[in-house]
Amino acid sequence: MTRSAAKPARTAHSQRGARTREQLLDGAIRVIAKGGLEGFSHRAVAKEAGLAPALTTYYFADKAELLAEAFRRFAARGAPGLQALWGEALSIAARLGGDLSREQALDALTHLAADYICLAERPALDGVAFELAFFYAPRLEPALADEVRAYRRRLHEATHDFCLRAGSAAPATDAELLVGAILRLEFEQLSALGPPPRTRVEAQIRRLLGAMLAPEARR
Amino acid sequence: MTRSAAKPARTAHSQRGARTREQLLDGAIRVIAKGGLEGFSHRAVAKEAGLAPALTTYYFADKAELLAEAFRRFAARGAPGLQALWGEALSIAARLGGDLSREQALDALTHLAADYICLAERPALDGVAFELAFFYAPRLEPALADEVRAYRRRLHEATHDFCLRAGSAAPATDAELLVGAILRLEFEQLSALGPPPRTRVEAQIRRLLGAMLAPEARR
DNA sequence: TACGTTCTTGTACGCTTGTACAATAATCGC
DNA sequence: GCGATTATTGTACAAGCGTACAAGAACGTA
Repeated sequence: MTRSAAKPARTAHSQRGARTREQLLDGAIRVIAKGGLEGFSHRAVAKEAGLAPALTTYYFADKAELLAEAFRRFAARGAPGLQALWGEALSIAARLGGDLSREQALDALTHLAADYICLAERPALDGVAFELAFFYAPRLEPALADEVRAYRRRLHEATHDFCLRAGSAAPATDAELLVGAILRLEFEQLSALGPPPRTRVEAQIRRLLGAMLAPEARR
Repeated sequence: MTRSAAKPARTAHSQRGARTREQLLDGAIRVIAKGGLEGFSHRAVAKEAGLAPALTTYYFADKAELLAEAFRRFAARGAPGLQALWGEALSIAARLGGDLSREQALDALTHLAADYICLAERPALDGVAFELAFFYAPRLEPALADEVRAYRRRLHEATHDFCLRAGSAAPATDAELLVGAILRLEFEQLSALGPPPRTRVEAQIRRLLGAMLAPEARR
């Protein structure tokens, strides 16, 4: 038995195995959320999951595969934060010509986004840490690049829908600016430099949205 | 001789010593620029500097101290890129009411920023990699937080000056958005996800600047 | 019950890491 | 020139890493 072909088993497991596999992946996500890529190791993942250290090598061929699968799981869970945010934002934008004036909509949207950025409970922030780790990770693990690209495209599309509905004249550009600004503000929050004060967050978001919304309510 | 007090020498070196110390710090900067915090180790730094491996422990008490000193050196060198960019931008903005129309200034500024982001030769990009590594680093090395904060403040102030001169109604907010967008675009460039196409870069920068510049040229 | 598969565990290897330290070389004040 | 300080080198060690693997436990099925 040579090294490469000796262990083809890791893809076929039935139920019981699949469960501990998922526990390992969740452990991996938590590990990266807490300590970034620095602390990411087989042993740390297994310990975080409360399982025996050697299990990671049973279910994943590589450290790289463990990393990639963990990201796949994270992304599939729905990137819950941002997508939900734009869902709510869409319903506000839909009322733009109706019971909401431009100014009221701007207030509501700014408030919504600032809540998301500032009050997001730990898991959400950890999620961002995870994502940023993966923004870095492709440099180490090129196989991840495609996954990360697809994930970001999904975020962008959700935002793009909102920008369109809100009457943006350049929805693609505005969507990139919005996603970028939100990620950056969240990033600042967990970079140990101290979170940005809410007034600053609101000012930046409002400025972007204000430039985007048509000057007089239309549509 | 106990371990802690045994080596107080690392701060007093005269000339010859100071030189190799700097070589080590430059090596550290290059190492991080190339491989991020992942590849940052005593041995890697010494090798990059072309010096004996044990020298790092002679000049720096800790790996953390080596990291902090390297950042200090990097920041002191002047964050050359962004500050120079805003220097040029300022001189364009100064001509805003004079020989340049609003549209011409917008073109020139967009072009300037896009050049900086897209055509920046490797060292500049590496610089950003370094900075981003340090955006992460405070989580590992809390002592770095203050240094990083001060560095970012300097960048912000240079940008703020420009926004003021350009007639922004909210210069502080606009400065943050501008710095953020530029860093993010550069980040994208070296994240192994492929650089953003120049049209996208220009669209985002122009959108921000367009929202900032007073609608009719004034001042 | 017994067998073969799947899962789990403990342990081991070679490698790199941060750090320490003794030995040597270079330099400067006198 | 000589002695002391400073600088450099090679080597050593414990700890953690990725990975491998043999032995045992748990399970589905005949």
